Amino acid sequence: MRPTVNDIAREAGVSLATVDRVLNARPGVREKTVKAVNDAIARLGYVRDLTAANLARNRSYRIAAVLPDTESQFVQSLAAALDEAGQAAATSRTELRLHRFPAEDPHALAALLADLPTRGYAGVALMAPETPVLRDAVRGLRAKGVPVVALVSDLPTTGRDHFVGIDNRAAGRTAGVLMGRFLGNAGQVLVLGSSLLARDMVERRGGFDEVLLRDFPGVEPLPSLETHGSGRLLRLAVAERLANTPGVRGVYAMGDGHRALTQVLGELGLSAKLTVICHELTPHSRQALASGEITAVITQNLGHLARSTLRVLRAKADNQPLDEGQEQIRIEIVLRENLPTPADSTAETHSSTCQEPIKSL
Amino acid sequence: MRPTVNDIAREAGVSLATVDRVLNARPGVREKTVKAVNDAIARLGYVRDLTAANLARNRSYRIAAVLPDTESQFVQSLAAALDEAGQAAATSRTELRLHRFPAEDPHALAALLADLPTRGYAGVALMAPETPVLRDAVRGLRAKGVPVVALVSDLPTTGRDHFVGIDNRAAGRTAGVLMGRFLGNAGQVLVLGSSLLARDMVERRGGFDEVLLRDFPGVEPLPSLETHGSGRLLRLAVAERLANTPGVRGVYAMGDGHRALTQVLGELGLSAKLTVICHELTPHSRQALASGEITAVITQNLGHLARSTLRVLRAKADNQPLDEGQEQIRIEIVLRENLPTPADSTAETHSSTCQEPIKSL
DNA sequence: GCTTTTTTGAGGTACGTCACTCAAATTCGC
DNA sequence: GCGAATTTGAGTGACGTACCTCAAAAAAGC
Repeated sequence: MRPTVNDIAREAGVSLATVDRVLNARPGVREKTVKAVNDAIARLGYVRDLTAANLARNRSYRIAAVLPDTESQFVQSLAAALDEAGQAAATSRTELRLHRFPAEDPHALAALLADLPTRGYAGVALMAPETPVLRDAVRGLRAKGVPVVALVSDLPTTGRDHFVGIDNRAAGRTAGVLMGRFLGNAGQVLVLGSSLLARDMVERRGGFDEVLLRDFPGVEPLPSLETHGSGRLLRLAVAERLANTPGVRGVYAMGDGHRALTQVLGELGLSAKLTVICHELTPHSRQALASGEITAVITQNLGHLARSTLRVLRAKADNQPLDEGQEQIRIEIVLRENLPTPADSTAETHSSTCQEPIKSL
Repeated sequence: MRPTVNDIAREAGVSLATVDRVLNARPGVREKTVKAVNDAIARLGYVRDLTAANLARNRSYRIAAVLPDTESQFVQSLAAALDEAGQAAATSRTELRLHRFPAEDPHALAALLADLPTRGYAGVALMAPETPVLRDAVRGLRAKGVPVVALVSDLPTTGRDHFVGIDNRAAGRTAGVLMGRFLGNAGQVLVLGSSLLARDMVERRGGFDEVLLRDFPGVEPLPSLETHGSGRLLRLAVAERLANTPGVRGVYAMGDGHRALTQVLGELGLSAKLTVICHELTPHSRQALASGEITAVITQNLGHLARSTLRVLRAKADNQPLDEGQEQIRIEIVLRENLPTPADSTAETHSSTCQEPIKSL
């Protein structure tokens, strides 16, 4: 039988109340007594029953996820992944609510964030560009005791509690080494990014160039083209650049716009003729990978990302330590050959797992 | 607030006892009343609080993980990952016990398995070669109502409840496409496997050949060398084969023996001169990847594998549905550039995260 | 109608932990 | 060694569910 708090009390020769005070770090216990209790815990190998603890606390965690109202497939997939993780977490007294803000309006975002604490949120997950207004808003939240995690793109200057996402510089390096090897260390590479103001784009570019410079001197990355999330702009810029630089053998797409890219390459008769590496597995990039239009995708598992977000925020809300290992999001390389089946990536299917509540258990 | 059984009773206009009888399918309730209760459940969207239910039942999950007593780094890492997942799960009434069986003795394994149900196990996770004796043992377990999952290498003929691991054929295909592209579609490839009787080895080889045949006709994979887990054998075979076939530009190591491989390549002065692709991230393969002796590693996250194992077995023990998406283990490609930091891969460091039980809530 | 059976209600105890209260015991300052 | 402050003990009532008993109510059989 597993030891319980009562066993600890008996073993330590103190009362249940004292054990409870020690376990929950409540004040009013002498150092010596604390040690006696901890010794008993160690001797018996006591492990607190979290389910009973949560039940007794009857604590619930209301968490806000704040995303831009972009209609990009990536943001949509992320929203779906968060929603699904939220539903799964409902059984462990966690409630997740999605909020959107106008993508180009930092003040609207700040107003939204300022309003959250009054509505009883235990934590906030945020995907947004790093602006001065945002920095103040995040600091305001944290001053009120609401933990904040940055999602996908880090916000180091805001003092956020945690960053949930991949190391974008390492992701860029990974893209670089794949490009270098796939091209056999020769040729020019077109580089596309949505905006060079976004931190993740800058980091990816840095990592990409670092590897090419060091290990693949034969590959020449061209200056980044900014597409600002516009498919039309992307198509025009790519068509022009390709017309003027015949030595291009690869394309590195750091941001979104997979559909516009495959479209313009198709129109130019270049489908599957270039080595195309992009980021984020979405329905389009998946399909383009399967058809050979895209060679490799560097991605992060949005399901893991969403679950990690919830775990981290709950831990922060409780002042608990994190299991850093579990929270690290890996940089995944997806080729046609290891493309996970659609059912896998929870983010991309909206399967409303209509479960029978009665028979369950 | 989530509805509770009391809310159901009020909503349905019956007593708590009746709701309880309906929920737990106890006899003595009229059809009409059952319907009234179920309607109330549907109206309120009641979902049973499994943690409270388990608490009330005083139910806990004792799970056995059965591994060969091989001292290979992979099995050791796996054992460590399972152990760590077991410790983390201890907070949620789950207890994991590791068992080892003599690697070459299927009958000892069968005897071990036969003894488990009598010792109150709620589920078994098993990594073992697929023999007739094992098949019967697994069937015996399942007949006694003990769910069984296959670990790492599938056991389809045994009727196991689930397979936790990667699709090894797809993993072989992934190795194939990397090899083909890295070699620029030219050269011979040495293929090493521990035993061609193991299902995972056969599947990997199949996937590898499939891709080379279809997409990289310039690459010629040589017949597999069997190493039977012996480093000495591996070194001898590799040295001989390399001496006789000067066209070899790549090595595909499907099984273990990373250390022996890098050693013999070093002795032949071929370190970092060949494209070497192997499976499983272990301390050695990680180090060889960092030093450039190994080009790429196809791996699975053992931390995920271990946690998935526990989740699946618990779900099976409760007859609950699985979240297939969460349980699919991805095929990961690791290059030097996206090598996760050691702290990450819980499986690979034996950091006995001497955790303070007190503060850990 | 009556009895017999089936169905329902009311209530209790338990699971392991949390979060209190109030009084008693101990330690501390001086 | 006295009063004040601190520390400890004993106890209680949650949390949501399971599982039990006993009696009351309703339905069924005759």
